[in-house]
Amino acid sequence: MNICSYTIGGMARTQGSHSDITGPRIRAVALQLFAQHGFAAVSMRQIAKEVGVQAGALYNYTPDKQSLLSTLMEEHMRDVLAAWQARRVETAEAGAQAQLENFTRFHIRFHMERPDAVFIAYMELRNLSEDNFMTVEVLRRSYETELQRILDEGVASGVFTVRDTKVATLAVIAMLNGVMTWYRSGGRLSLEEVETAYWDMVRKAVSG
Amino acid sequence: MNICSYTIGGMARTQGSHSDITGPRIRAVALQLFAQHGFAAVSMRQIAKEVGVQAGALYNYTPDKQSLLSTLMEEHMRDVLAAWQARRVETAEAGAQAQLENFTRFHIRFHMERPDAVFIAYMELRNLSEDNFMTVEVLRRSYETELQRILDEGVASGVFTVRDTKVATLAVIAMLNGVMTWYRSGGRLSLEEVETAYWDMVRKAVSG
DNA sequence: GTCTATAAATGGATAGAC
DNA sequence: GTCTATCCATTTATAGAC
Repeated sequence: MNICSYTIGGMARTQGSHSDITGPRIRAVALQLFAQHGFAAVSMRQIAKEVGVQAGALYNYTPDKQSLLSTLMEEHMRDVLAAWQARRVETAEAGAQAQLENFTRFHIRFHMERPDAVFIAYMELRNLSEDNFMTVEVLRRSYETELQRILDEGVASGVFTVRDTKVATLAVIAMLNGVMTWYRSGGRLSLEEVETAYWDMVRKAVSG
Repeated sequence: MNICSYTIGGMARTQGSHSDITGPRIRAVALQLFAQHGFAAVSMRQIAKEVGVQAGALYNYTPDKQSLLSTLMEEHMRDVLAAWQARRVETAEAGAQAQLENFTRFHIRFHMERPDAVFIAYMELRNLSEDNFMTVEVLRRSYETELQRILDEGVASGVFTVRDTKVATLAVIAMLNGVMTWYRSGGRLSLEEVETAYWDMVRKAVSG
């Protein structure tokens, strides 16, 4: 049972060998289940069932359950950083205000497109080993520093008035992250309107 | 073994009967452990060990593990509401700006004094049954409505300029909750300074 | 690479003695 | 009210066949 036989790239495979799709599929399923029920509440059997393999097969792709989690978190943090690096060039030559608007709109939109990954990255930190925690934490700090740099630049040029840019950085990110707890597409507001509403508050919060 | 015999209020007790202190102690321990490791990751045996009783004894105080969680969450939400009802009278006759400052400072201070309960109330909602979830959700909405009422009043009187008071309510609360993810007493800033820094941002964010 | 089978530990919850 | 003992389900992870 469960035997399939087909060819990929001229090489015959049997017994359900799907190395190229099973790996990503496991991560996608784990991401969704961890976000929905929490890391500790999801079993490897549950993941395997949703993927369509037996539990033992998962261990061809991850040494253990916790590595699966940390891989998801690290991948997400690297995705965020890479996406911002690509987007920040749009306002690299502009003033601090334009950079802040760019960051605000980027953050909301990017995070709304990956609610599961965001949820996990903020909720499951306590389930990481010390080493994995440090890795993720460094990546997060690196992202936060991007915002703080914009605020510092704005304060230096007199565009922003902020007592403490470190506190303001954390306050702004917390505010923006809050969108994910309530926004649902198809609701009263479009994502564009939400972006604008939050940008309006962020702009005023750091202004003079 | 583990037998103690003493008197409370003239009534002799044996075999480690501590009905009046074990209950609260179980809830205190569960609160701390759930906050630290997450509801699903904490076993009843772990709680019992920390309390100093055997696992079976816990079931004299809760019908099951989930009821223990929902009790903690409901108690917390009722505490928040009661504390705010007591504090809001200070600015009941004042303008919207003074009310908002009162709310902001109250929220930060009250929540910082109960980081475990706050953490659980926001992170473990998915582990509640549908009924218990609804109960907690209604209490939370009720608290959020307090802030929204202040914002509505300020917009009506022209003190505040906010596009959407519902969005602003959620944004402000998310921002204030963020304090708990980074603030540690004994750090660079006092709680008073943090209150003031956040109030500064909140005030500007809703201003014209 | 996946399967079946299983080891070894741990989970929530209950029964009955004291 | 607590303890000891236990039931039964479920867990992570591994071993070996195919």
